[in-house]
Amino acid sequence: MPELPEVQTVINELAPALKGAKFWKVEVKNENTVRPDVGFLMHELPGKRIEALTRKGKYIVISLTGNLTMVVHLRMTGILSPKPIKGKTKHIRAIFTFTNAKKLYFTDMRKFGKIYLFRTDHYEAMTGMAKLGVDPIEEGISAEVLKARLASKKGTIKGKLLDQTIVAGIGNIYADEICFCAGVRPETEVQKIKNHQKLSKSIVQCLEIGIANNGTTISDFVGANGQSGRNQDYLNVYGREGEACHVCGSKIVKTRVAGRGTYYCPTCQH
DNA sequence: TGTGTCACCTGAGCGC
DNA sequence: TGCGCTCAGGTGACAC
Repeated sequence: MPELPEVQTVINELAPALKGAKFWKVEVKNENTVRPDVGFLMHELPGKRIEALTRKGKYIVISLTGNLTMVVHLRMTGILSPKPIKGKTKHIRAIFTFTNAKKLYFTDMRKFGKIYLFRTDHYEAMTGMAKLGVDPIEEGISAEVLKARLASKKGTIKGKLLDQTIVAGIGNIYADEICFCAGVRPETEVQKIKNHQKLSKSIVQCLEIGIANNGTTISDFVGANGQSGRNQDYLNVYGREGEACHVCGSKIVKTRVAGRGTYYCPTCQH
């Protein structure tokens, strides 16, 4: 499931090929994938050129000519790729064709992913991006900033790490890995967190490792080139219930925090 | 206003 | 072998 490192991996792979490309044709196979509506996309997109591919949190931001911005959110199973993904062609939701004959496929098994097209001056408000918190990779996150953002919050630290209005880009896998790196249990009350320095460093460190490994493939994620990520080979806790902790050898425990399957080491995390 | 819960959606895994 | 159930999870909508 794509989180910040997986989205960054897609951008790194797609940007060189797509920058400067001009849209020629759009084919939408699932109307519910597109916002505000298919008609606007079909009418506005042809003839527009891609100026830049960037990211904020888990959103892919495609800046276009003509005062337009296309935003893609992969949600759970979305894939953006220049070629159809083997074995997933029946889940293709949209196909973009460029004037140079290249194509861009949006594949999404569960139909959770979204493609937005809005005028550049208000796309952030229309996509929900305006509410996003700090991006730990693009903007960095200091202990002071993190502490201030958590100051008035209640609930578990994992719940707050998953809250995109506090820190943008963290999902279930990296939330567990960050808690492990910081040595805190995911169910710890957020106001009982003492070491914000270690927590903020863990956020950046875990996400950077994920990016360096081209993301984490648990079940569905593949990069734009159709290749799986490698970060699943380096996870400390996520998906390792009953296995030995890499640090102390204790068995990794699975529980449920913030409504999500949650893994931690009962010895290393307090 | 902040927090918790549910729906969306499909495939994998499991028990019978 | 086939059926039905449960689980997985990011986000928006809704209830409290």
